[in-house]
This record gives sequence, C-alpha cells and structure tokens, in this order.
Amino acid sequence: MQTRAKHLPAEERRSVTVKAVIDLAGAQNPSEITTAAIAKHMSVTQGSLFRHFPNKEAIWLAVMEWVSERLLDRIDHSVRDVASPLAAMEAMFMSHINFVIEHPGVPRMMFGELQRADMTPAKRMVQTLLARYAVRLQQLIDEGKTQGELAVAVDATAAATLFIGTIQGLVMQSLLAGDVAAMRRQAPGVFAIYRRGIGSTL
Amino acid sequence: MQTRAKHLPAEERRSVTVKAVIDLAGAQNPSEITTAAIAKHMSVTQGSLFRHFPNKEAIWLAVMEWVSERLLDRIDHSVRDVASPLAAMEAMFMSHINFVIEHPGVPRMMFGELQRADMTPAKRMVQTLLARYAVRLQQLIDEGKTQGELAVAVDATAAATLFIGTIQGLVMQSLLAGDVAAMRRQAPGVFAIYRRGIGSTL
DNA sequence: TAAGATAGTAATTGATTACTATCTTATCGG
DNA sequence: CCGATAAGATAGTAATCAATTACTATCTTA
Repeated sequence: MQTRAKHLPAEERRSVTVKAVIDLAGAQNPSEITTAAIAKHMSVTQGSLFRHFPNKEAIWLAVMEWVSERLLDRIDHSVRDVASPLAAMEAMFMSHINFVIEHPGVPRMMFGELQRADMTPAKRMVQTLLARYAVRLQQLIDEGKTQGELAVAVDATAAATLFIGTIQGLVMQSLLAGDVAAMRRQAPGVFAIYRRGIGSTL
Repeated sequence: MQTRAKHLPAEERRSVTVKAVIDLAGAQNPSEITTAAIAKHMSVTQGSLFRHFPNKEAIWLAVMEWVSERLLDRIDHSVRDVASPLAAMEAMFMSHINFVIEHPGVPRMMFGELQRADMTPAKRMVQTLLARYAVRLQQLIDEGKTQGELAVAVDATAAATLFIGTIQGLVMQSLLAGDVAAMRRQAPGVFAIYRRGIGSTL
C-alpha cells in the first residue's frame, strides 16, 4: 500500500520530528533512539529527516530547545500571581511534575544528555536550562527567607539540589512501578516532607 | 609489540570484566559501552569476552549482581550498631554516597537499566536491589516513628521515595558540575533538610 | 611428560547505524 | 496553468556493532 507522507512545510516537519523524539523517549532509553525509529514513528522515510536537519545531533539540540522553552514557560506561568514564596515553590513543583507526566521521556533525555562525555550542543542546552531553573529556585528561596516562610538556617544550594532530587526520585519511582501516573499520587506527600524540611514553622 | 594477555582463571577474568564495565560507566553513558571498549580497557581482544559470557546481556547482569551485593553489604554494615533509627538513616545515606563517589557509574547504570523497555535480567536485578533497599528504609522509618524520632504524620512511602531522590539529586548535581567529589560536600546539607522534613522535633 | 582442558588471538560475520546521492512528486508564485 | 523549488521516496554508502569462527598458547593433571 504505502501511502506517501503528507507534504509538510519544513518548519512544521521539524516540529513533528521533535514531537516524535519526545514520544519515543517516553517508551525507551533515549540514547538508543535511532533515526530510523524516529522516521517510522512519524511515517516518513529515514533519509528524509536529513532534509530538515544536518545531522542527528541537530535533532537532539532542537528537542532540548523545545524542552527548555516549554518547561520554563510552564513553571514561570505557574509561579505568576502567587504571593507566597513557599506556595510558589509548590506550584513550580507541581507544574514540573505535570510536565513530566505529559512527557515522561524528558527527564530521561536530560539525564542522559548530562552524562555524555563530550560537550555536545544539546548537553550545553540542558546545562543552560538547569542553570536558569536554579536561578528561579534561588530567588524563591531568598524571598522565602526574608518573608520568614523559610528557615534562615537552610542551605540554599542544598535546598535547590534537593528540589531537583525530589523530582528525580519521583521519576525513578515511576520507572520502577512502570506507571507514570504514580508520580501525581506521590507528589504531594513528597513535597510535604520537603516543605517541612525548609519551612520555618512546624 | 602486542604482548599476549595474561592467562587468567575464568572467574577472575569475569571479575575483571565487571570492574572494567564499572570503570567505563563512570566516564560515559553506560548504554553506549561496547564490548570492544570493555575488552580494550582490560587489555584483551573483543571476542575473548564471549569465552566467559554467553552474550553482552550476561555481562550486564553480572555487573548488576556485583553492585547489589556490594551496595547492600555496605549499607547494612554502616547501619549495624547504630541504635537511633534517624542516625542509622544518616549512616545509610552517607555510606551510599561514598559508594557512589567510588563508583560514579553505578547510579547511571541503574537508572539506564530501569528505563529499558524490555524486561532484561539485569533490569530485574536492579528492581530487586531497590526493593530490598526500600525494605530496609521502611523498617528504619517505622522504628523511628515508634521511638518518637520521626513524625508519625510522615508518609512512609513518600519518605522512602525522597530518600532515593535525595541521592539522585546529588548525582545530577555532580554530573552538572562535572565533579564527583562535590557530592560529599553537599551531602550533609541536603540530608539535614531531609532529616528536618521527617523528624519529630524542630 | 603427554594429553586434555582452559583461555587467549585474529579475522570475519550479518545486522544495524548515521548519512548521502539521485530520482519523483507536491506546492506555490507569477 | 506552468515552471521553479521544496519535500518526499528510493537506494545506496562506510563505519560500527555483537557474536562466531579457526586456530594457538598456557595451564593442569594422570
């Protein structure tokens, strides 16, 4: 049969490619995603991918750019109009969790990219994303301390590391259970412990 | 020149192979470690590996068996003779961190194995390891509650998830910084927040 | 010390990988 | 409506992968 793939404008095709990679990463080890698998998932021949990307690395870079924009947008939007720093951190946490539930492959891709030995453009993009993420966290932590919501004695760097780790722990748990939605169930309990750990009041 | 590799007993050669994989995993994405790279790292030809392992998967299984034994031994030993459950958890945490610092590839291998789509023997071994780990944690948490060190209101499952996540967060941070030893510096601060989050007293 | 068992090498296998050259078809501006 | 061009298919490439082969060196032991 073999129907020919729909003729898409280049930009749109690139966007579809990014989406395909994110989909596939939700079901397997991201570093084992082949260009053939990507092409198959979007009903296009393998060779045609290279009409829109110079090489595979460029595909990964595009994916991480997509992730950076969407994730930062999401958490920024969730934090807006939340006066309390602690409540803002919780909103940031939950919106991040929701993002991961929608795109379970994302944390795997980021972790996988970070452990590359060589410094690829995609790896640099992940580092930049996490740096920006950390800036937002530090800011909220500082505000929380001055407003008295957070214990002044709290190590801000450790608090930021643990915030990320909290999410990583939930991701690991969802991998273990083979159930992504388990994250949403466990998230409030986990954050409650974290909040208690940094909060000023008991 | 090419000196011939030393003639080793099979068991010893398998042990050397496991060590080689763990070494390599500390420096690159574990899922991209080839049999050729393993062989080269232990100064043996690629094909000779298959004298001692039926296939690559069997090598991975052996590695995860090694990890399971050593890690559980380490944490069990660190917990022994510590009366306070909370102090025991801290000892467990620090010995785990030390294990990871000695073998930075281990958490990457475990995470990578967990996200395999198919159920490989190695993946099952990781699941078993984490299940045993969780048992030990739950036990300490329960003891902590009965002894009054831990807040009874704490969600035990969430506390276990966060314990693992705390370590994952430190691993991620060390990947970002490209500095494994950074884990040891940050570990106490991170655990302090965790302890405050589950402890009964402020 | 002869002979079998064990552990190594070197070369090659088919499969799979990212990538490319060439041909074909769809889309769009004048 | 037509020609230019963008986007697709087809069919290759060299490199690399895990695994296997035929053969050799080195232990072990009767």
